[in-house]
Amino acid sequence: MKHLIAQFLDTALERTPELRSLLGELPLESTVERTRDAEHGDFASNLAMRLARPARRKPRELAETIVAHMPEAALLDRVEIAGPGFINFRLVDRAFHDELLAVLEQAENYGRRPVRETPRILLEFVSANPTGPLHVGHGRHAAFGATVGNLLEAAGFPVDREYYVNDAGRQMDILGVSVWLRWLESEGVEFDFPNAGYRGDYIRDIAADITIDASATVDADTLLRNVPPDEPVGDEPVPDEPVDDKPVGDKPVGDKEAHIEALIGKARALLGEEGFDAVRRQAMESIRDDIEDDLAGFGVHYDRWYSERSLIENERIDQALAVLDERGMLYRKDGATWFKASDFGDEKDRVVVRENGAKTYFASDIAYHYDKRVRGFDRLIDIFGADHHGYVARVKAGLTAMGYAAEDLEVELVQFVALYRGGKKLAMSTRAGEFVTLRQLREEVGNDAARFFYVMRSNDQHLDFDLELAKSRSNDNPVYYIQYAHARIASVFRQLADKSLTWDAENGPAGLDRLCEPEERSLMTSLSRYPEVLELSAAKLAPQHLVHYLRDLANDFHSYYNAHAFIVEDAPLRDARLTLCAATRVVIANGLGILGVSAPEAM
RNA sequence: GCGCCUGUAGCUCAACCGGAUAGAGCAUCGGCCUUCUAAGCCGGCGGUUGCAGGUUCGAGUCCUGCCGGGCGCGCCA
Repeated sequence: MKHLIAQFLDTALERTPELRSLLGELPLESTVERTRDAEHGDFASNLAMRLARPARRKPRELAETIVAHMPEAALLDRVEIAGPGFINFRLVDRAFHDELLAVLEQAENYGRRPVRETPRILLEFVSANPTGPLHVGHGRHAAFGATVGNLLEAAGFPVDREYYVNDAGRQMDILGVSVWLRWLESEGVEFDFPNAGYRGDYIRDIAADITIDASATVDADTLLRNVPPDEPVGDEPVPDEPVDDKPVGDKPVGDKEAHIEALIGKARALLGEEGFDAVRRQAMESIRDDIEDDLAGFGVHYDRWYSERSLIENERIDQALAVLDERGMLYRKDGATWFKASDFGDEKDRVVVRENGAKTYFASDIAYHYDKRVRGFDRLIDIFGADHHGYVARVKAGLTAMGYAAEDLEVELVQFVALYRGGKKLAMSTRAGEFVTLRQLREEVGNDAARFFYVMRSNDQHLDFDLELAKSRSNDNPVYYIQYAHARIASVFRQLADKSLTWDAENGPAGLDRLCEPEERSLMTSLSRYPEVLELSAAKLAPQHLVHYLRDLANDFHSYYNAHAFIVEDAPLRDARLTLCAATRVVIANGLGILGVSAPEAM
């Protein structure tokens, strides 16, 4: 509805060219905001205050000039100047009645913008390494990314969702050797599993599932011959993923990196390059399928699973490096090839090809983002963990060096998730016997609560996820609060049918004048805000605005519900109130839909 | 040391390119079910927006400095 107000202002400025010229590029709609206080009407514009300085006139005086030139409009009830120079607008009730009818007419499309062709957006999120199941941190990325995707789509943008599968590099070797070693164990070979390997139970499951040539078995002595000793990790909890290789104690007696490297060599020798690759690939695919299944169960879907290996196989990495080289952005030093990242805002130059000839992960990443642009995406959005923020500058540097704009890439950082159970922080380790996977979280609190809680806070805010709260079926729980409003409306319509009454929606347009209670006005006002909230959330990639809005909307509805009966004898009044209820149901369902949360008919 | 994020009510958080008296939930205190679901509603209490300056009609919001919290600074991925 903001655009209505902007139109009034526009007309007023048409009539005062001297003010119009001072406006510059400022969109009028951006001067309009919803009022916080009903005393100030429905909308307020700070236009006069914005123009005061360039006009060198007093804000209130300017406001008077603008108001004097305001058009007569049927939907405009009152225009007032208030405070330091705000222009306050109050619309007639009919403006809100019209909006109710628009909600019902557009139904599931209400709030959505028409589809446009550009910019084409590529949204990449989660992209967790396919070396184990997703944990609760990834869950936040998934919920946030999926919701942002929904918001962008609702805003009319063509958006592709992509998961970058890191199926290349050393971690795949470690995965492969971990599976092979678990398989050896199942064949009865006894040895200590390497500390740098993937130690989760899922590795055993994979080992049991895939086919490994029986001739690849060895006895423990052969396995460990010429293999340097492993590095003990003492009493520290054993992580289920390799961590950095800094020495744990003062005098490590072994080297876990050298240890596992030697084991990888053994696997290669025994299985053959092809055989080892088959193990790696089956293990990776098994995990990737599991991740895909987990996410699908969470209502998170992708248009594409993009393989890092494919970047190597289709020579995209070489192409990207060639582009950089042609532009003089690469140089050699100490046997390695470096990219002049520091010329483009990164803190230092970065290696893209190591001394041993291997391309770095960063080279893949540059190539991947290059590839995204080559594929025709204009706007790239990456959702990273906050611990990857060091990556932002260098990836942008890569794009800039290849001739693209740094602004083409937006990186949203998602801060960490801390799990709480009844106010007590959970240790996030498998050792502690507490769950860590997304799947376990979903099973415990349900998809709806998980999706909702994950996006309830701004992504750059640490998230405290309270399991007890998410599970509680009580008034403490904001998910149920909103869903309950929806279910209550559905229930009202069921009651109506039970009483053999019908809602004469056609009676609505004429009878909506009967909606004159303060709660009705308040609810209608909230409903009309929905398109603005969607737009804001999409523009800022900030789902939490929608969450807070839905909470407020549900509150308005519950207040209304408690204050007035809907199914009343007076048929025209009843129809009007039911029209308001029906519109509320539509908006709640649409909003929850964006969040990936269900809108139940009954609770 | 450098870089990014962050600091708002007892707790968890909002506050729409800077806007009017900084708002919610939880906790706490008190009211409302013979009437469409009490998973609800209404009200009370609760604030020097970390500190100090600056910018301006106006600062929680922007700038500078300091203090506290988180994360990151590999020829790993």
